[in-house]
Amino acid sequence: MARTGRPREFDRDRALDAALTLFWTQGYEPTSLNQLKACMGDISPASFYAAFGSKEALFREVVQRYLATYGQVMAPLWDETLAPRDAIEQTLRRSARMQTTRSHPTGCLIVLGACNCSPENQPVQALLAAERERSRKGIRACVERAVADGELAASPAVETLPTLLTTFLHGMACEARDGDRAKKLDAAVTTLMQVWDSFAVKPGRVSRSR
Amino acid sequence: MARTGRPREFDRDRALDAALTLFWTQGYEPTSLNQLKACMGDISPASFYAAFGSKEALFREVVQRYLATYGQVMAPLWDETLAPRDAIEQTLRRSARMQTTRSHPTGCLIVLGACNCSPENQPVQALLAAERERSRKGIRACVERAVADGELAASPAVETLPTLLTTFLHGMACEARDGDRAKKLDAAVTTLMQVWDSFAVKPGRVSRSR
DNA sequence: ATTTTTCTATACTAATCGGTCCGGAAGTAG
DNA sequence: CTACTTCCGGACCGATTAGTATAGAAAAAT
Repeated sequence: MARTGRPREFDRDRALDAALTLFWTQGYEPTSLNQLKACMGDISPASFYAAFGSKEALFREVVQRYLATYGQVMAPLWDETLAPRDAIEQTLRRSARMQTTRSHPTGCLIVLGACNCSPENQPVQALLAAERERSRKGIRACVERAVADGELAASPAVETLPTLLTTFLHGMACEARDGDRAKKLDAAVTTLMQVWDSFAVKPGRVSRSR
Repeated sequence: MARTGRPREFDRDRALDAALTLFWTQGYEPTSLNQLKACMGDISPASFYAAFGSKEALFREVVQRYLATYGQVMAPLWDETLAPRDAIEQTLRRSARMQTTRSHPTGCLIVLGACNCSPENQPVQALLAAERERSRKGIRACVERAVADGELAASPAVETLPTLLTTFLHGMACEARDGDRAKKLDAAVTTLMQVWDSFAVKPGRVSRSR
Protein backbone atom coordinates (compact mmCIF):
# COMPACT_ATOMS: atom_id res chain seq x y z
CA MET A 1 0.00 0.00 0.00
CA ALA A 2 1.46 3.27 -1.11
CA ARG A 3 1.83 6.06 1.38
CA THR A 4 -0.32 9.07 0.70
CA GLY A 5 -0.11 12.56 2.14
CA ARG A 6 2.92 14.63 2.93
CA PRO A 7 5.87 12.44 3.82
CA ARG A 8 7.58 13.04 7.16
CA GLU A 9 10.79 14.96 6.87
CA PHE A 10 12.81 13.11 9.48
CA ASP A 11 13.96 9.51 9.57
CA ARG A 12 11.83 7.79 12.18
CA ASP A 13 14.37 5.03 12.73
CA ARG A 14 17.26 7.38 13.23
CA ALA A 15 15.13 9.46 15.60
CA LEU A 16 14.29 6.34 17.58
CA ASP A 17 17.96 5.45 17.84
CA ALA A 18 18.77 8.93 19.07
CA ALA A 19 16.03 8.67 21.68
CA LEU A 20 17.37 5.26 22.71
CA THR A 21 20.79 6.72 23.35
CA LEU A 22 19.37 9.60 25.36
CA PHE A 23 17.08 7.41 27.48
CA TRP A 24 19.92 4.97 28.02
CA THR A 25 22.19 7.74 29.24
CA GLN A 26 19.81 9.62 31.50
CA GLY A 27 16.94 7.29 32.24
CA TYR A 28 13.25 7.85 31.66
CA GLU A 29 12.17 10.69 33.90
CA PRO A 30 14.98 13.20 33.63
CA THR A 31 14.87 13.00 29.85
CA SER A 32 12.66 15.87 28.76
CA LEU A 33 10.67 16.22 25.58
CA ASN A 34 12.81 19.20 24.66
CA GLN A 35 15.96 17.10 24.86
CA LEU A 36 14.29 14.33 22.92
CA LYS A 37 13.01 16.61 20.17
CA ALA A 38 16.43 18.24 19.92
CA CYS A 39 18.38 14.99 19.63
CA MET A 40 15.83 13.61 17.19
CA GLY A 41 16.67 16.36 14.72
CA ASP A 42 14.92 19.40 16.13
CA ILE A 43 11.51 18.04 15.30
CA SER A 44 8.43 19.96 16.42
CA PRO A 45 6.12 18.84 19.23
CA ALA A 46 3.42 18.15 16.66
CA SER A 47 5.72 15.88 14.66
CA PHE A 48 6.81 14.14 17.83
CA TYR A 49 3.33 13.34 19.02
CA ALA A 50 2.14 12.39 15.55
CA ALA A 51 4.99 9.93 15.16
CA PHE A 52 5.31 8.50 18.66
CA GLY A 53 2.17 9.29 20.63
CA SER A 54 3.71 10.26 23.95
CA LYS A 55 6.89 10.18 25.93
CA GLU A 56 5.88 6.91 27.53
CA ALA A 57 4.90 5.32 24.20
CA LEU A 58 8.27 6.37 22.77
CA PHE A 59 10.04 4.83 25.73
CA ARG A 60 8.21 1.55 25.27
CA GLU A 61 9.25 1.53 21.64
CA VAL A 62 12.81 2.34 22.68
CA VAL A 63 12.82 -0.58 25.10
CA GLN A 64 11.61 -2.91 22.37
CA ARG A 65 14.36 -1.72 20.08
CA TYR A 66 16.92 -2.13 22.86
CA LEU A 67 15.78 -5.68 23.49
CA ALA A 68 15.89 -6.46 19.78
CA THR A 69 19.46 -5.19 19.43
CA TYR A 70 21.76 -4.69 22.41
CA GLY A 71 19.55 -6.89 24.58
CA GLN A 72 20.24 -9.83 22.30
CA VAL A 73 23.37 -10.51 24.32
CA MET A 74 20.98 -12.42 26.56
CA ALA A 75 19.59 -14.55 23.74
CA PRO A 76 21.67 -17.60 24.73
CA LEU A 77 19.49 -17.92 27.81
CA TRP A 78 16.61 -19.07 25.66
CA ASP A 79 18.61 -21.08 23.17
CA GLU A 80 18.00 -24.66 24.17
CA THR A 81 20.53 -25.94 21.66
CA LEU A 82 23.19 -24.62 24.00
CA ALA A 83 24.33 -26.49 27.06
CA PRO A 84 22.93 -24.63 30.11
CA ARG A 85 26.38 -23.77 31.36
CA ASP A 86 27.38 -22.32 28.02
CA ALA A 87 24.15 -20.37 27.79
CA ILE A 88 24.79 -18.73 31.15
CA GLU A 89 28.46 -18.11 30.50
CA GLN A 90 27.82 -16.60 27.10
CA THR A 91 25.08 -14.38 28.49
CA LEU A 92 27.32 -13.08 31.23
CA ARG A 93 30.34 -12.53 29.00
CA ARG A 94 28.36 -10.91 26.21
CA SER A 95 26.56 -8.69 28.71
CA ALA A 96 29.86 -7.65 30.23
CA ARG A 97 31.25 -6.71 26.85
CA MET A 98 28.12 -4.96 25.64
CA GLN A 99 27.58 -2.92 28.78
CA THR A 100 31.14 -1.61 28.80
CA THR A 101 31.43 -0.78 25.11
CA ARG A 102 32.01 2.93 24.72
CA SER A 103 30.39 3.37 21.33
CA HIS A 104 27.07 3.63 23.19
CA PRO A 105 26.02 4.42 26.77
CA THR A 106 27.37 2.06 29.43
CA GLY A 107 25.34 -0.12 31.74
CA CYS A 108 21.99 -1.71 31.02
CA LEU A 109 18.87 0.20 30.03
CA ILE A 110 16.64 -2.44 31.59
CA VAL A 111 18.37 -2.22 34.96
CA LEU A 112 19.11 1.50 35.05
CA GLY A 113 16.48 3.06 32.82
CA ALA A 114 13.81 3.74 35.42
CA CYS A 115 15.35 3.37 38.86
CA ASN A 116 14.17 6.79 39.99
CA CYS A 117 10.50 7.15 39.24
CA SER A 118 7.70 9.23 40.67
CA PRO A 119 4.53 7.29 41.47
CA GLU A 120 2.77 8.42 38.29
CA ASN A 121 5.37 6.65 36.18
CA GLN A 122 5.04 3.36 37.98
CA PRO A 123 3.94 1.66 34.71
CA VAL A 124 7.30 2.48 33.18
CA GLN A 125 9.09 1.08 36.19
CA ALA A 126 6.93 -2.04 35.97
CA LEU A 127 7.79 -2.46 32.29
CA LEU A 128 11.50 -2.77 33.07
CA ALA A 129 10.87 -4.84 36.19
CA ALA A 130 8.94 -7.34 34.09
CA GLU A 131 11.86 -7.53 31.68
CA ARG A 132 14.28 -8.19 34.54
CA GLU A 133 11.94 -10.87 35.79
CA ARG A 134 12.12 -12.48 32.37
CA SER A 135 15.90 -12.65 32.71
CA ARG A 136 15.59 -14.22 36.13
CA LYS A 137 13.27 -16.85 34.76
CA GLY A 138 15.67 -17.50 31.89
CA ILE A 139 18.56 -18.07 34.24
CA ARG A 140 16.50 -20.21 36.54
CA ALA A 141 15.33 -22.29 33.58
CA CYS A 142 18.94 -22.87 32.54
CA VAL A 143 19.88 -24.10 35.99
CA GLU A 144 16.84 -26.36 36.10
CA ARG A 145 17.67 -27.69 32.69
CA ALA A 146 21.19 -28.43 33.86
CA VAL A 147 19.78 -30.42 36.75
CA ALA A 148 17.34 -32.21 34.48
CA ASP A 149 20.15 -33.02 32.05
CA GLY A 150 22.30 -34.34 34.85
CA GLU A 151 24.93 -31.63 34.50
CA LEU A 152 24.24 -30.42 38.01
CA ALA A 153 23.15 -32.53 40.95
CA ALA A 154 20.04 -31.22 42.63
CA SER A 155 20.90 -29.77 46.03
CA PRO A 156 19.99 -26.77 48.19
CA ALA A 157 23.23 -25.11 47.12
CA VAL A 158 22.38 -25.47 43.45
CA GLU A 159 19.08 -23.76 44.16
CA THR A 160 20.98 -20.64 45.15
CA LEU A 161 22.67 -20.46 41.76
CA PRO A 162 19.92 -18.55 39.95
CA THR A 163 19.91 -15.78 42.54
CA LEU A 164 23.69 -15.63 42.61
CA LEU A 165 23.96 -15.42 38.84
CA THR A 166 21.12 -12.95 38.43
CA THR A 167 22.43 -10.68 41.13
CA PHE A 168 25.82 -10.64 39.47
CA LEU A 169 24.27 -10.00 36.05
CA HIS A 170 22.27 -7.05 37.30
CA GLY A 171 25.19 -5.80 39.35
CA MET A 172 27.27 -5.48 36.21
CA ALA A 173 25.05 -2.60 35.14
CA CYS A 174 26.19 -0.63 38.16
CA GLU A 175 29.84 -1.48 37.69
CA ALA A 176 29.76 -0.72 33.98
CA ARG A 177 28.06 2.60 34.61
CA ASP A 178 30.75 3.40 37.16
CA GLY A 179 33.46 2.82 34.60
CA ASP A 180 34.56 -0.80 34.92
CA ARG A 181 35.96 -2.20 31.68
CA ALA A 182 35.04 -5.37 29.84
CA LYS A 183 38.22 -7.20 30.76
CA LYS A 184 37.65 -6.72 34.46
CA LEU A 185 34.05 -7.92 34.41
CA ASP A 186 34.88 -10.77 32.09
CA ALA A 187 37.56 -11.99 34.47
CA ALA A 188 35.04 -11.91 37.29
CA VAL A 189 32.68 -13.99 35.16
CA THR A 190 35.42 -16.59 34.79
CA THR A 191 35.77 -16.81 38.54
CA LEU A 192 32.02 -16.89 39.06
CA MET A 193 31.62 -19.78 36.64
CA GLN A 194 33.90 -21.82 38.90
CA VAL A 195 30.98 -21.96 41.30
CA TRP A 196 28.94 -23.70 38.64
CA ASP A 197 31.80 -26.07 37.90
CA SER A 198 32.19 -26.89 41.57
CA PHE A 199 28.61 -28.18 41.44
CA ALA A 200 29.11 -30.10 38.19
CA VAL A 201 28.29 -33.79 38.39
CA LYS A 202 31.29 -35.02 36.43
CA PRO A 203 34.11 -33.01 37.93
CA GLY A 204 36.84 -35.44 36.93
CA ARG A 205 39.40 -33.37 38.77
CA VAL A 206 37.80 -31.62 41.73
CA SER A 207 36.85 -33.08 45.06
CA ARG A 208 34.66 -30.95 47.23
CA SER A 209 33.61 -30.90 50.83
CA ARG A 210 29.91 -30.86 51.81
CA MET B 1 24.81 28.77 74.58
CA ALA B 2 21.08 29.16 74.93
CA ARG B 3 18.94 29.35 71.85
CA THR B 4 17.24 32.65 71.27
CA GLY B 5 14.44 33.52 68.89
CA ARG B 6 11.35 31.58 68.02
CA PRO B 7 11.97 27.85 68.20
CA ARG B 8 11.18 25.78 65.12
CA GLU B 9 7.92 23.94 65.36
CA PHE B 10 8.95 20.71 63.67
CA ASP B 11 11.47 18.11 64.73
CA ARG B 12 14.43 18.50 62.42
CA ASP B 13 15.60 14.96 63.02
CA ARG B 14 12.23 13.42 62.33
CA ALA B 15 11.91 15.56 59.22
CA LEU B 16 15.30 14.36 58.04
CA ASP B 17 14.24 10.76 58.58
CA ALA B 18 11.08 11.33 56.60
CA ALA B 19 13.10 12.86 53.76
CA LEU B 20 15.49 9.90 53.91
CA THR B 21 12.62 7.48 53.44
CA LEU B 22 11.21 9.46 50.54
CA PHE B 23 14.56 9.85 48.77
CA TRP B 24 15.29 6.17 49.35
CA THR B 25 11.99 5.18 47.79
CA GLN B 26 11.95 7.46 44.78
CA GLY B 27 15.49 8.65 44.26
CA TYR B 28 16.78 12.19 44.09
CA GLU B 29 15.28 13.78 41.02
CA PRO B 30 11.68 12.59 41.04
CA THR B 31 11.31 13.61 44.67
CA SER B 32 9.82 17.09 44.57
CA LEU B 33 10.01 19.80 47.18
CA ASN B 34 6.26 19.56 47.58
CA GLN B 35 6.48 15.88 48.45
CA LEU B 36 9.37 16.56 50.80
CA LYS B 37 7.63 19.40 52.59
CA ALA B 38 4.50 17.30 52.89
CA CYS B 39 6.21 14.25 54.36
CA MET B 40 8.28 16.43 56.67
CA GLY B 41 5.12 17.61 58.38
CA ASP B 42 3.67 20.10 55.93
CA ILE B 43 6.36 22.60 56.58
CA SER B 44 6.50 25.80 54.55
CA PRO B 45 9.10 26.55 51.88
CA ALA B 46 10.58 29.19 54.16
CA SER B 47 11.01 26.69 56.97
CA PHE B 48 12.46 24.17 54.58
CA TYR B 49 15.10 26.45 53.18
CA ALA B 50 15.94 27.94 56.55
CA ALA B 51 16.53 24.49 58.00
CA PHE B 52 18.16 22.67 55.10
CA GLY B 53 19.35 25.18 52.52
CA SER B 54 18.31 23.45 49.34
CA LYS B 55 17.09 20.19 47.94
CA GLU B 56 20.63 19.12 47.15
CA ALA B 57 21.94 20.11 50.60
CA LEU B 58 19.12 18.11 52.18
CA PHE B 59 20.01 15.12 50.06
CA ARG B 60 23.64 15.32 51.09
CA GLU B 61 22.56 15.38 54.71
CA VAL B 62 20.25 12.44 54.04
CA VAL B 63 23.12 10.47 52.54
CA GLN B 64 25.27 11.18 55.58
CA ARG B 65 22.49 9.96 57.85
CA TYR B 66 22.00 6.87 55.72
CA LEU B 67 25.69 6.07 55.91
CA ALA B 68 25.71 6.61 59.65
CA THR B 69 22.78 4.27 60.21
CA TYR B 70 21.67 1.73 57.60
CA GLY B 71 24.99 2.02 55.79
CA GLN B 72 26.77 0.73 58.86
CA VAL B 73 26.09 -2.79 57.61
CA MET B 74 29.27 -2.22 55.62
CA ALA B 75 31.33 -1.25 58.65
CA PRO B 76 33.03 -4.67 58.87
CA LEU B 77 34.88 -3.79 55.68
CA TRP B 78 36.98 -1.27 57.57
CA ASP B 79 37.28 -3.21 60.79
CA GLU B 80 40.79 -4.59 60.72
CA THR B 81 40.22 -6.64 63.84
CA LEU B 82 38.12 -8.93 61.68
CA ALA B 83 39.61 -11.58 59.46
CA PRO B 84 39.21 -10.37 55.85
CA ARG B 85 36.95 -13.24 54.97
CA ASP B 86 34.67 -12.52 57.91
CA ALA B 87 34.61 -8.84 57.09
CA ILE B 88 33.42 -9.55 53.56
CA GLU B 89 30.94 -12.19 54.58
CA GLN B 90 29.43 -10.05 57.30
CA THR B 91 29.17 -7.09 54.96
CA LEU B 92 27.37 -9.15 52.36
CA ARG B 93 25.02 -10.86 54.79
CA ARG B 94 24.19 -7.70 56.68
CA SER B 95 23.60 -5.84 53.44
CA ALA B 96 21.31 -8.58 52.23
CA ARG B 97 19.25 -8.43 55.40
CA MET B 98 19.18 -4.63 55.60
CA GLN B 99 18.21 -4.10 51.97
CA THR B 100 15.32 -6.54 52.15
CA THR B 101 13.88 -5.42 55.48
CA ARG B 102 10.37 -4.13 54.93
CA SER B 103 10.26 -1.62 57.79
CA HIS B 104 12.03 0.80 55.44
CA PRO B 105 12.47 1.08 51.66
CA THR B 106 14.20 -1.85 49.99
CA GLY B 107 17.45 -1.73 48.06
CA CYS B 108 20.37 0.59 48.64
CA LEU B 109 20.18 4.38 48.58
CA ILE B 110 23.79 4.65 47.46
CA VAL B 111 23.26 2.39 44.47
CA LEU B 112 19.74 3.42 43.49
CA GLY B 113 19.40 6.96 44.77
CA ALA B 114 20.57 8.85 41.71
CA CYS B 115 20.65 6.44 38.78
CA ASN B 116 18.51 8.70 36.61
CA CYS B 117 19.94 12.19 36.65
CA SER B 118 19.80 15.12 34.29
CA PRO B 119 23.18 16.70 33.56
CA GLU B 120 22.61 19.57 36.00
CA ASN B 121 22.47 17.14 38.91
CA GLN B 122 25.72 15.43 38.03
CA PRO B 123 27.21 16.46 41.41
CA VAL B 124 24.58 14.39 43.18
CA GLN B 125 25.33 11.43 40.97
CA ALA B 126 29.03 11.91 41.68
CA LEU B 127 28.38 11.96 45.42
CA LEU B 128 26.90 8.47 45.35
CA ALA B 129 29.46 7.23 42.83
CA ALA B 130 32.22 8.29 45.20
CA GLU B 131 30.55 6.37 48.00
CA ARG B 132 30.32 3.25 45.83
CA GLU B 133 33.98 3.67 44.99
CA ARG B 134 34.70 3.72 48.71
CA SER B 135 32.98 0.34 49.03
CA ARG B 136 35.02 -1.03 46.15
CA LYS B 137 38.22 0.09 47.80
CA GLY B 138 37.11 -1.45 51.07
CA ILE B 139 36.48 -4.79 49.47
CA ARG B 140 39.71 -4.63 47.52
CA ALA B 141 41.59 -3.80 50.71
CA CYS B 142 40.10 -6.84 52.43
CA VAL B 143 41.22 -9.13 49.64
CA GLU B 144 44.69 -7.61 49.66
CA ARG B 145 44.86 -7.99 53.40
CA ALA B 146 43.89 -11.62 53.04
CA VAL B 147 46.75 -12.11 50.61
CA ALA B 148 49.16 -10.24 52.86
CA ASP B 149 48.03 -12.32 55.81
CA GLY B 150 48.49 -15.51 53.87
CA GLU B 151 44.83 -16.38 53.89
CA LEU B 152 44.73 -16.22 50.12
CA ALA B 153 47.53 -17.04 47.74
CA ALA B 154 48.24 -14.24 45.28
CA SER B 155 47.10 -15.24 41.81
CA PRO B 156 45.37 -13.72 38.80
CA ALA B 157 42.15 -15.42 39.88
CA VAL B 158 42.29 -13.86 43.33
CA GLU B 159 42.61 -10.48 41.67
CA THR B 160 39.16 -10.95 40.18
CA LEU B 161 37.63 -11.38 43.62
CA PRO B 162 37.11 -7.69 44.39
CA THR B 163 35.17 -7.13 41.17
CA LEU B 164 33.15 -10.29 41.67
CA LEU B 165 32.24 -9.40 45.23
CA THR B 166 31.50 -5.75 44.51
CA THR B 167 29.34 -6.57 41.51
CA PHE B 168 27.33 -8.97 43.64
CA LEU B 169 27.04 -6.46 46.46
CA HIS B 170 25.74 -3.75 44.16
CA GLY B 171 23.53 -6.21 42.33
CA MET B 172 21.70 -7.00 45.55
CA ALA B 173 20.23 -3.50 45.45
CA CYS B 174 18.43 -4.40 42.22
CA GLU B 175 17.23 -7.75 43.47
CA ALA B 176 16.05 -6.34 46.78
CA ARG B 177 14.19 -3.56 45.00
CA ASP B 178 12.57 -6.16 42.80
CA GLY B 179 11.30 -8.04 45.82
CA ASP B 180 13.85 -10.71 46.67
CA ARG B 181 13.84 -11.65 50.34
CA ALA B 182 16.71 -11.83 52.80
CA LYS B 183 16.80 -15.60 52.92
CA LYS B 184 17.27 -15.90 49.19
CA LEU B 185 20.09 -13.37 48.99
CA ASP B 186 21.72 -14.74 52.11
CA ALA B 187 21.79 -18.22 50.61
CA ALA B 188 23.44 -16.80 47.50
CA VAL B 189 26.05 -15.18 49.71
CA THR B 190 26.82 -18.57 51.19
CA THR B 191 27.44 -19.98 47.75
CA LEU B 192 29.47 -16.97 46.69
CA MET B 193 31.75 -17.29 49.70
CA GLN B 194 32.68 -20.78 48.48
CA VAL B 195 34.67 -19.01 45.77
CA TRP B 196 36.74 -17.34 48.44
CA ASP B 197 37.21 -20.64 50.23
CA SER B 198 38.28 -22.33 47.04
CA PHE B 199 41.18 -19.85 46.94
CA ALA B 200 42.06 -20.26 50.61
CA VAL B 201 45.66 -21.20 51.31
CA LYS B 202 45.04 -23.69 54.10
CA PRO B 203 42.31 -25.82 52.63
CA GLY B 204 43.04 -28.98 54.60
CA ARG B 205 40.38 -30.69 52.59
CA VAL B 206 40.22 -29.24 49.10
CA SER B 207 42.54 -29.82 46.19
CA ARG B 208 42.18 -27.49 43.27
CA SER B 209 43.29 -27.48 39.70
CA ARG B 210 45.06 -24.42 38.21
C1' DA C 1 -6.39 21.24 -11.19
C1' DT C 2 -8.65 19.95 -7.29
C1' DT C 3 -9.27 17.10 -3.43
C1' DT C 4 -7.48 14.39 0.21
C1' DT C 5 -4.16 13.17 3.36
C1' DT C 6 -0.47 13.84 6.37
C1' DC C 7 2.94 16.36 7.67
C1' DT C 8 5.31 20.80 10.11
C1' DA C 9 5.68 25.41 12.48
C1' DT C 10 4.12 28.25 15.92
C1' DA C 11 1.64 29.74 19.62
C1' DC C 12 -0.24 28.10 23.57
C1' DT C 13 -2.11 25.49 27.64
C1' DA C 14 -2.31 24.20 32.73
C1' DA C 15 0.63 22.36 36.06
C1' DT C 16 4.72 21.89 38.42
C1' DC C 17 9.60 22.69 39.15
C1' DG C 18 13.10 24.64 42.76
C1' DG C 19 13.44 28.72 45.16
C1' DT C 20 12.55 33.74 47.20
C1' DC C 21 10.34 37.47 49.75
C1' DC C 22 7.70 39.63 53.19
C1' DG C 23 4.88 40.43 57.09
C1' DG C 24 3.62 38.73 61.27
C1' DA C 25 4.01 35.30 65.10
C1' DA C 26 6.57 33.43 68.93
C1' DG C 27 10.01 32.91 71.59
C1' DT C 28 14.44 34.86 74.64
C1' DA C 29 17.36 38.72 76.65
C1' DG C 30 17.76 42.86 78.95
C1' DC D 1 7.83 46.41 79.18
C1' DT D 2 11.02 46.82 74.80
C1' DA D 3 14.39 44.97 71.73
C1' DC D 4 16.06 41.32 69.26
C1' DT D 5 16.18 36.95 67.06
C1' DT D 6 14.25 33.29 64.65
C1' DC D 7 10.56 30.90 62.45
C1' DC D 8 6.19 30.41 59.89
C1' DG D 9 2.25 31.07 56.36
C1' DG D 10 1.43 32.42 52.03
C1' DA D 11 2.02 35.00 47.97
C1' DC D 12 5.02 34.96 44.44
C1' DC D 13 9.14 34.23 40.98
C1' DG D 14 10.80 32.72 36.27
C1' DA D 15 11.65 28.45 34.12
C1' DT D 16 10.33 24.11 32.60
C1' DT D 17 7.18 20.16 32.35
C1' DA D 18 4.26 17.10 29.05
C1' DG D 19 1.08 17.89 25.81
C1' DT D 20 -2.47 20.54 22.34
C1' DA D 21 -4.80 23.51 18.91
C1' DT D 22 -4.53 25.72 14.67
C1' DA D 23 -3.11 27.02 10.33
C1' DG D 24 -0.68 26.12 6.43
C1' DA D 25 2.68 23.37 3.53
C1' DA D 26 3.67 19.34 0.72
C1' DA D 27 2.88 15.28 -1.26
C1' DA D 28 -0.36 11.60 -3.57
C1' DA D 29 -4.92 10.43 -5.60
C1' DT D 30 -8.43 11.65 -8.59
